[in-house]
Amino acid sequence: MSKRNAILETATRLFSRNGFKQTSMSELSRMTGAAGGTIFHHFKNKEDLFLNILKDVQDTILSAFRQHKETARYENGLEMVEGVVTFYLHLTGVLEDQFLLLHRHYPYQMAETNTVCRSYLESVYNCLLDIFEEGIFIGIEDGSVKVESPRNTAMVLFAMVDGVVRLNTYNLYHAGSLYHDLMASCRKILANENQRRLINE
Amino acid sequence: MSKRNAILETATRLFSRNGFKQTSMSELSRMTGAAGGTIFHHFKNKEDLFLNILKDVQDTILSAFRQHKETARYENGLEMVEGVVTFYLHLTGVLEDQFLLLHRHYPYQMAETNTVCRSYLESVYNCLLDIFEEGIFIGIEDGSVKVESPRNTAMVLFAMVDGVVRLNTYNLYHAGSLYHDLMASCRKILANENQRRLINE
DNA sequence: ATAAAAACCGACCGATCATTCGGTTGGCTA
DNA sequence: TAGCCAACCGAATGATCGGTCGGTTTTTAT
Repeated sequence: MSKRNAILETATRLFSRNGFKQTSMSELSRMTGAAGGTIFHHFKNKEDLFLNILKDVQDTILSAFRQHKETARYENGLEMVEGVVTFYLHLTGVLEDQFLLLHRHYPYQMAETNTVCRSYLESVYNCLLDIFEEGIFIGIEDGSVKVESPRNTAMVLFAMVDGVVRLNTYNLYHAGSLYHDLMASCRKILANENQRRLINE
Repeated sequence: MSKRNAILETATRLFSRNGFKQTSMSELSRMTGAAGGTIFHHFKNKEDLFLNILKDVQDTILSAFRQHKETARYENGLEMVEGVVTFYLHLTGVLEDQFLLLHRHYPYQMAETNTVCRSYLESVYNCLLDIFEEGIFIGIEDGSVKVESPRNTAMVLFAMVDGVVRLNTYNLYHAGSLYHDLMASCRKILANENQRRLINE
């Protein structure tokens, strides 16, 4: 692997697990085997390195959801949202470091002054919320979903799913066994009870 | 105000808004008017200062919920949980810095090696989950709530409410208008539909 | 084969960091 | 009034930090 990729990969792990400030360039140099000067040959400074990583995170997550949207097929809107939630939980496991980075405060602090950083974060969150919202819209049309405000419900839903992921990373509780209850809560928030009653009767 | 209290107060703000590592003792010294040596007279090192602050956070939050529990009265369990959620949202506004500190990664990282830190965090989360769970239990008894697992539902509920608070602090969206939809989602997750149908009929 | 370009190296730099320490102050007690 | 102790001060310290720079090696293009 090229030194540049090794630096990006290791820095992603260090930044997400230990934080931006807590990660030193000398530590990164030692772990990658790249000399100090090599890192600054590829990235003009520490912040630029961080931005490159954030861009990779954005690309990875966006393309993962794009692909999921193309391949997955669902019976109705409610099942689509459920499928997206399941896929999100799956992704947070596969791309653990990337999502951990998004759960840190540093990117959002940087986004307050750095518009590039802000655009990366916004496009990730817009992508996630849009795909939730789309499922809700479809569900309203086909009658499987009934909510007051699709966008706001998408945000609450996302907050819930992401909140459970965070609970897991904090290591205070074993939140891994929450999958069943999380999905049940999703259905209760979204499901059109009238339709369910019609089916049951 | 004593220098010690000024240090604690300012450090709480700096640690929560800028992070542990990003906060320098010289900055703290400058902002409080206390000499460098004075800080280390009251706290044996930076980590000890942080632990003192976390203890204050724990005391403040625990006593706030204890008082809320003693004064608030509700018709049934469902309304109690709704009241707790509303009070939680209220607290995150009043004690902004304290909750921001709990939303950072540093305390949880420190908790992995420092048992004192871990016990502070555990008692805060146990308190919050217990009060959610209690409302659910009461609601199951009086028929206003119907869920599969009270403890797990309490965790999902907490993850949702706390997730919305986080969305707010990230400043990417104006999540302040989410209150109505958040409460609606709470009710949908908890409410015993059979009872509601009985009342309607 | 050769020259230009890109990747890489590691010693070095100034700034900043948490922490120390010898000394001063001011209020309380005996 | 004498003596004590906690509160307070700020210059000094050694370690570590992000970043630079002149030079060497490797890759690429002709």
